[in-house]
Amino acid sequence: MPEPRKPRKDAARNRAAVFAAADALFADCRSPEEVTMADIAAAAGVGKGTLFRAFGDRTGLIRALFEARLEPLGNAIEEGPPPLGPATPPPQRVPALLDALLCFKLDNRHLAQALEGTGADSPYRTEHYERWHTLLRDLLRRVPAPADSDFTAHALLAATRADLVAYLADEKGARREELRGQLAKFTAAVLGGTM
Amino acid sequence: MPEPRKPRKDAARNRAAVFAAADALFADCRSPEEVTMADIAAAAGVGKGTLFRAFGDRTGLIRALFEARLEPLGNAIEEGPPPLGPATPPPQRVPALLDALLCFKLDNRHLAQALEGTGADSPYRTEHYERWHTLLRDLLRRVPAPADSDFTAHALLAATRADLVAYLADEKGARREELRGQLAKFTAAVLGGTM
DNA sequence: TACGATACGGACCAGCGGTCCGCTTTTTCC
DNA sequence: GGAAAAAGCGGACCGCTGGTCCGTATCGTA
Repeated sequence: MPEPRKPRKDAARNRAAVFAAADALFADCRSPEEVTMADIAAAAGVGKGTLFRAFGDRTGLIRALFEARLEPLGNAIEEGPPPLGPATPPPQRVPALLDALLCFKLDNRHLAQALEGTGADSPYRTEHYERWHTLLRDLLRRVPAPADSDFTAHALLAATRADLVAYLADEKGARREELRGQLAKFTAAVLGGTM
Repeated sequence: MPEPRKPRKDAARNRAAVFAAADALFADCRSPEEVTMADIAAAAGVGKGTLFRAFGDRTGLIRALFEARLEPLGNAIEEGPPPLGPATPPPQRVPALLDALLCFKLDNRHLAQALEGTGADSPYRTEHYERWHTLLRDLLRRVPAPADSDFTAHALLAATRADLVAYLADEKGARREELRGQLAKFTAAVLGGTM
């Protein structure tokens, strides 16, 4: 691992400014598509070239931002205390993970929608989805479930898709606790049957 | 209902030509985004203006094509024989509907992906999704399920999202019967618990 | 056949993601 | 501290896409 040399001071500052600007813009607009790269650059006070050099393309920027926001949750899962951390027995951990994921998507629904709607490359080919799926699948294998663990993991994750969550919350007026309860019940049905 | 006057002969012919051309183009290309309106117009042997006059915009064209392809299935559900038709008791009809939907999305995955990935307007705000959801929800209410019928209907439909299906089939190499079996088992788990 | 209504089609436009390269800032080294 | 080199900056610029427009060709009708 050849220590990639620390970035310059202004580069770091700009990166943070871009994150903040993009976050705000995505939060405000109804559809992620109406936030253009030029908008983000302007709001962050940088040039468009800077955006593309730092993140490659639009998808790269969204992905980087998403990962950054997701990092705390990722840490809590990898090395945190129960019920998210690795010490939790699977039957409790699976619902906890899904609940945390739902909450995250609720809180960051605009960003998550931007990520999942990048179009060309489906949300499934990302390394980030792979992580969640593998984690969930392995946990499901350790709880005697009636259905195939691999597919079940996909199906459970599909229930927390950003556009579905946003639709239920924004169009249908579903409340946060309501959604959490529904997802919990659904998960329980999938897992145990008897609840 | 003011009988909307029958369309001109050439208009009807062009409409069919556009459908055929679009279908073929979507089937061939990897990502629906790389099929442009100009491509479709050229392949159908019509001008671009004709496309937009007939369908409004890109989304309208995709939607019209999708609905057209879905019509046979829709009829089978509304007035066909069991297990899809209305005479079927809910516990058998729900899995049958989901299976039929999965098969349809498998057969028309490119088109379905184009539809769901139109970006701006989420797939959920369409009248077509509303139909499926309502039908499924009402059926679920008539079978004593442990979880909320409304949410469960959304979750089950999410398991057949076009990009997920395409991902499993194309990237993961899942076979058709394999997927059908997995969805059936998953559905059974959600419905009955005991299977 | 002649005429009005309807539909055609391709030149045209605005706006997007993405590139490029001359210029500025930062770091490095003596 | 200063100069040279490296790293980064930014906005003019490009190709392409969805979408518009209107003169022209075609269809239905009498």
